[in-house]
Amino acid sequence: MSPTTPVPPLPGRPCSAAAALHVVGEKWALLAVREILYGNRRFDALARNTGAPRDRLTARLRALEEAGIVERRAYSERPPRYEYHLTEAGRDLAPVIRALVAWGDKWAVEEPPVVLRHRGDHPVDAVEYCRTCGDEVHDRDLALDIRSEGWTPAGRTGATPPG
Amino acid sequence: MSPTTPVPPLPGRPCSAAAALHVVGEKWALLAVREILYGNRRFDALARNTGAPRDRLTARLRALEEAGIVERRAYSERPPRYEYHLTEAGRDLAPVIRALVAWGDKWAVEEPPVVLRHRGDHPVDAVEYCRTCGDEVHDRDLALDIRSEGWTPAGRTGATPPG
DNA sequence: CACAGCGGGTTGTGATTCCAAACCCACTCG
DNA sequence: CGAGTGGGTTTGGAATCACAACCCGCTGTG
Repeated sequence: MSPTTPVPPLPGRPCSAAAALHVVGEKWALLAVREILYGNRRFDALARNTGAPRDRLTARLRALEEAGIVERRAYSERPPRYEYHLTEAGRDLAPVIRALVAWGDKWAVEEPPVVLRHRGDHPVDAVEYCRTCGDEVHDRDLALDIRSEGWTPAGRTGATPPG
Repeated sequence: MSPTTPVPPLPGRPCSAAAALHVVGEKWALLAVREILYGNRRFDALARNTGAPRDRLTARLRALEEAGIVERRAYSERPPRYEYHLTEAGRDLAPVIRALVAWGDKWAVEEPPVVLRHRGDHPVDAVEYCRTCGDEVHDRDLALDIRSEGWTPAGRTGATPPG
């Protein structure tokens, strides 16, 4: 279930968000994924639609490929030309992008420049539910269960645990 | 509803995700927000728990303050000392961080280092539902409704629209 | 008082990354 | 032949990042 390149030990609290950002947190990475989700697969389209400098885009796409998020497929040899497709891991980034869009719609723009329509019918208005209990998820109902030895919500406890 | 500093026109497709990333996309920004969400409000705790270099953390916190995501509250004068609190906009980043955690749990780590418990009871297992129609949100049911003049899913159309 | 320690930074010095623009190469089209 | 397109690479300079050292105002402690 993990991408090909595992995330090396990071500084700070062990956390999947940090691990995720290590992979997709560099500039332009998520915007490139967004464009591929929108159906744009070619370098030029990605460059134009994200606004990323071409060299940065090249670097990001290579890194995303190595991380198992995009796949490069040749659609022509001579000259060699590639399309960028998302892997399952890449498609799984859609909720992250939707969450960013939702936040941006509310806090960073005046009018949403893009609206997601649900079944061509109505603008999607997503809420999170807990599949286990069936109730809506509210921040106040969530508590941290930290599984990493030597860590608490407040930070790192004593020294290294007894070996 | 928008933060104090509006996002300037960005290159590329007008998109709330891009606008959001302009504000919280720099390194360490979201991890700092994560720590404040976890209840850590002091510089030292943020530095230790994120692993961010202190100068970078200072820069991020200032930028987040200016963007209206964190608030600095003095808890001592002489020497001046501050706690960092989230504004409503900051608290609204929780779903973004949860989405990153969910992705990281699945694709970037072996075992989740942190599990969110729902009502102290069970691990939260979030799914998105559409508040309007009550059905679960699947990517395949979503279509783009682009409101920006001169843009389509594939990219920018002709030139600037007639003024 | 001297000295240690902590919280919250600031400064200095390099290493990386980022950006814009230019360039290049293989091909296609007129 | 010349212009255009797709997919980059190169170049030179700006911004960001990282790590360590330093500083300042306090609070102990002896």
